[in-house]
Amino acid sequence: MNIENTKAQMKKGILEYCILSIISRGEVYASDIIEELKNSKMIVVEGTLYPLLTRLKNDELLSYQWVESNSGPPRKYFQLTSEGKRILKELSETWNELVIAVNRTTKKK
Amino acid sequence: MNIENTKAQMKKGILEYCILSIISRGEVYASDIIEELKNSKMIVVEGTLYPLLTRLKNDELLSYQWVESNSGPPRKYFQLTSEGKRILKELSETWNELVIAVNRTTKKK
DNA sequence: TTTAGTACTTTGTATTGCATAGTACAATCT
DNA sequence: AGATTGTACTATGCAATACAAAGTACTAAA
Repeated sequence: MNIENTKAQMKKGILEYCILSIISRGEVYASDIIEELKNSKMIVVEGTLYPLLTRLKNDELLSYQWVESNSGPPRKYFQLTSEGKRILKELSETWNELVIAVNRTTKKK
Repeated sequence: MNIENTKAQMKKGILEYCILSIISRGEVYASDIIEELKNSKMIVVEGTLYPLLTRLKNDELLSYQWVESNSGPPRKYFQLTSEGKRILKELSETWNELVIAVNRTTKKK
């Protein structure tokens, strides 16, 4: 029984929602996303984020364009597609339902 | 992008917490657990529950004894060990932290 | 030119929810 | 008594994803 592993398992499925939310507030690139997640005590590593962004792009929830950086290599800036916005709303409901279900199961208010 | 798959992913890591909570309220067997989860809109199937109960038993969070049933095959009744109670408390905190982190990330209150 | 920092890509692993197939026990039906 | 049905549990394989690690590529500074 390893609590760190459980934390990782608990994150599965939830990170999509978090990342779509962050992007919905305006164009960002990967390091922005990692920074915002860290600020919210949601630690996610590159090996998770990049494949996830790729999946979301392949599912047509995201689009991106390359933007020259003035202090390093070019960056991929992401935005939500209209499909991405629709799914984000759905994920929001799904998350809320999950919280309610878990709190009911565990009898927390 | 399949919302049902996302729901399954979101459940990962959380079911332990739910199941330990249910058992903490008194001895139950597997069908009791499935019923309580269903009542809380937390659908879990046998193929998930039994291996999970076995894992928790192997991790020494649960103990069980066989009890004759008066209307069918014998049943395995589970209780929390003291380690199980300790971990349940830890999982409760972990869950609460996750909810806070997600809601902060998604800017929900 | 080399080094360091930044950004992204790729791949393999571990874990777990789900689906499915099966075994076993007890009660009821034929 | 044997067959069927319902209940309870076991075992296995698959899909998906977070993480770790290795690598490529671009830019600026040394």
